Amino acid sequence: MIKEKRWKPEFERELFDKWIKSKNFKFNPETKKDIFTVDTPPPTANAKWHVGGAGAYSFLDMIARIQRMRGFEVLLPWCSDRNGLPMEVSVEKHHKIKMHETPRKEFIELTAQWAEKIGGEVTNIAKKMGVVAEYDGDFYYETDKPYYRKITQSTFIELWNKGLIYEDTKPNNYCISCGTTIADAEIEYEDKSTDLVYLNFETEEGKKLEIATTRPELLGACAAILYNPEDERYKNLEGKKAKIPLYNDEVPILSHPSAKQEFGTGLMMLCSYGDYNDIRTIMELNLPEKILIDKEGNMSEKSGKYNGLTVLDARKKIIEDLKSSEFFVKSEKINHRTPVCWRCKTNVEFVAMPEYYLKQVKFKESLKKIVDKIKFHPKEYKQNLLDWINSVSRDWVISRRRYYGTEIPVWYCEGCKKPWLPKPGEYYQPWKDSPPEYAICECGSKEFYGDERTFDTWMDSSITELFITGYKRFPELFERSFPCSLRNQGKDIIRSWLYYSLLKTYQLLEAPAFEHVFINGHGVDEDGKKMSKSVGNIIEPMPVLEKYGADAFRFWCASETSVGNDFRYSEERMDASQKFLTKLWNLSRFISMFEMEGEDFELQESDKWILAELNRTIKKCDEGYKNFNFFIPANEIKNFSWNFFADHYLELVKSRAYNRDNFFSIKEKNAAIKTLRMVLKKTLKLLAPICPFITEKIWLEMFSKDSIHIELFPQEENTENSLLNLSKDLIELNSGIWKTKKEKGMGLNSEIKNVEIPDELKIFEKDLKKMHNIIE
RNA sequence: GGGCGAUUAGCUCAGCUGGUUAGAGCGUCACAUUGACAUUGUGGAGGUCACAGGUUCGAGUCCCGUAUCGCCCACCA
Repeated sequence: MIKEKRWKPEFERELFDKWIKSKNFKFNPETKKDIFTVDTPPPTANAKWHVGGAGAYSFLDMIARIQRMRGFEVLLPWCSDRNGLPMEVSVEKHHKIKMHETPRKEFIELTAQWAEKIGGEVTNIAKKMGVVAEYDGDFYYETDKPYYRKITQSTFIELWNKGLIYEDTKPNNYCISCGTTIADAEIEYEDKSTDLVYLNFETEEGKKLEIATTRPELLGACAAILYNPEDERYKNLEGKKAKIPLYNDEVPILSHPSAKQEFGTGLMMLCSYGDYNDIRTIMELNLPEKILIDKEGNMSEKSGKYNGLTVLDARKKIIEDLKSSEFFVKSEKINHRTPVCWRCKTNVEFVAMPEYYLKQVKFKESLKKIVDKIKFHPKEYKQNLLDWINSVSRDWVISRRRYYGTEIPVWYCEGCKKPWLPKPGEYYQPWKDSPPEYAICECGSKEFYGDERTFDTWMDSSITELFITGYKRFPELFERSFPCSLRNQGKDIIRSWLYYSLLKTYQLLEAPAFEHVFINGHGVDEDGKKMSKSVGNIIEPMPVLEKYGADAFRFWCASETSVGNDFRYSEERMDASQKFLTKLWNLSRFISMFEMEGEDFELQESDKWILAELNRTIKKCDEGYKNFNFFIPANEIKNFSWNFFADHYLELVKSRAYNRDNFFSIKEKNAAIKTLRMVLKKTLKLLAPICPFITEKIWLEMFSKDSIHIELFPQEENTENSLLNLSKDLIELNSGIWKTKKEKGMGLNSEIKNVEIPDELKIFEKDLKKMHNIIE
């Protein structure tokens, strides 16, 4: 019998400790069961979760638990992403230093220390939420550790050996603030207001040509003037030359479809490099490039008097200069979709640096076929990924000019400069170490110098599913567990984490990386706005968890919104979750008061009715869980246990269970108690993945010494489903009698006469009479 | 410009392959209730299911537009 009058979140801690100590939830690679692997998204060490972010991780735990109940050996790894830009940026901020001005070794040490210091917060939240994952052992990993980085490097070496890597110096996205080239997937677009400046260029004959540009500071880098081939206004200019304002250089006037007639004056200034289109067109037309912006993002000597200014300052200055010149016509404010670095939101420039590239353009079609083999939840996001794949138009730049990342494992011959790669399987740091002893260049030389660059963080992140399934670590396990069963992630990193994982896995293994991809929405605040630091509307999970407990929080996550939608935080709905737990607790407490007298029982029609309702609920929950849709089971269970089981069945058989006046036989009484307990037992199992604590607590009090979480999911059974047709009538009859009593000012337990029980409900007559105290 | 999704009670959302008077939670109003329920129960009010057409015996549910919002993609300098 349950003694505690109320479910208290404080019970959770003890239960969690027990789970962690138990062997039941630790992944056993030697298992005979089928393996289900979950690719936990590695939280960045400096991550701050809001309730939405935390909620996403509680889903992982729900998935792990339901799959265990389905008989799988489940691997839910735990991990921390500590590589690359996010960490470095946070160290630069904290220590108020610049990475490129700090000795590499010192910077690396600071970053490693920083990662240790701040790493634990999200893990504490996960534990508080009841997430039982691999917090230690072979399936706990940190992406900056040698055991992880060496796998990243191995994949690089293998891809190199397949001929998929090359080095090239071509203009690419360059973040001035981060001091490195970045990939297309690391670019975001922001609408920024900017000046569209109209200027007069001049033809050789002195004829004025009005041209609009948003990048006047690049006048000196102008390579040509373009007009659209269809544009009648400018056809006469073909082959002529134009003189650039302020710089006086002459450039050709050419026709090209990338110039749009409708924009500005229809004449376009082509510079190296104002945007990605400029890059493509200049390469296509084989025009000379003039680079006016240096690596620090300042104007170079070639820009003349603007040398040393930042891009934005140079723009201001040159607009002033133009305004006081004869060339200026007018300027207007326009909204310009500006590419910015997704980490630091700095405007991206286009600079040519020698970088390593991984081929991806030629894999687009194969990848689309691979995507077809993966099940998406919800399926809409598949299109999202396909859109991105379709938009890929150049290879992935994978080298970064940063310090705290996985080193590119390449040395170069001092003599002939040829690159040399070591064998895969070790962790290499070419910037400080000599190559292995067996290193020898094709030319016979043994003198090498190391590459100083690191990888794009996504090179590390895109192998998480390989790492956890045991790639290059546990060959037998890998054989059994690849492809990874499930990737769960946010929609904002479809183009990066998901795409790159699929790309690399396909290149290495020619197989899809995952069976299922589960995309969850963003956390939004009560007004539906995305939670973000800058808006200041972050709701932290810890206080919420302290107040309501993990189960209420998890139930809220599950019941709040359907798969893939954003979920918004609401205090009211958290209260509602908590009320449901209270209801469940009291329901259980009540049922726990009854004991059967002996073993004999004889099920009555009302018992069979609730069993049929239970069966229907099991079926619905099963369908929801199969699709990793927790919204369905959460709401079905709540509806069933509250509106059917507690409100109607329990009321119906209460008297029979007490049987104080021996109105019923022992067998009839026992049947009520038996049914109450059986329905509760299965309901608890249904709810266990979503609310692991309260179900466990009740389970241990009432049904078993062993955890509910090692039970199998309830099976559907043969029940008398024709009884389901009576549910509506039964509920209406009860409501009607309650209503009548209410209207007459009677207590619910007072006697009532002249109640006509409809024929089809006569089978419940005995229970009904007792329930409503109906007398003849 | 293209794609995807959304638009259902005051608020947040369910409504699968079209079928009788459109649902839930919260809120609101009224009443009842002290032995499972720091509450619960019952009842009421509240919706021309974004707008305009079409298919059909019959449409939130299918088709075609339009509008608004959100997200993704795209070479508007």
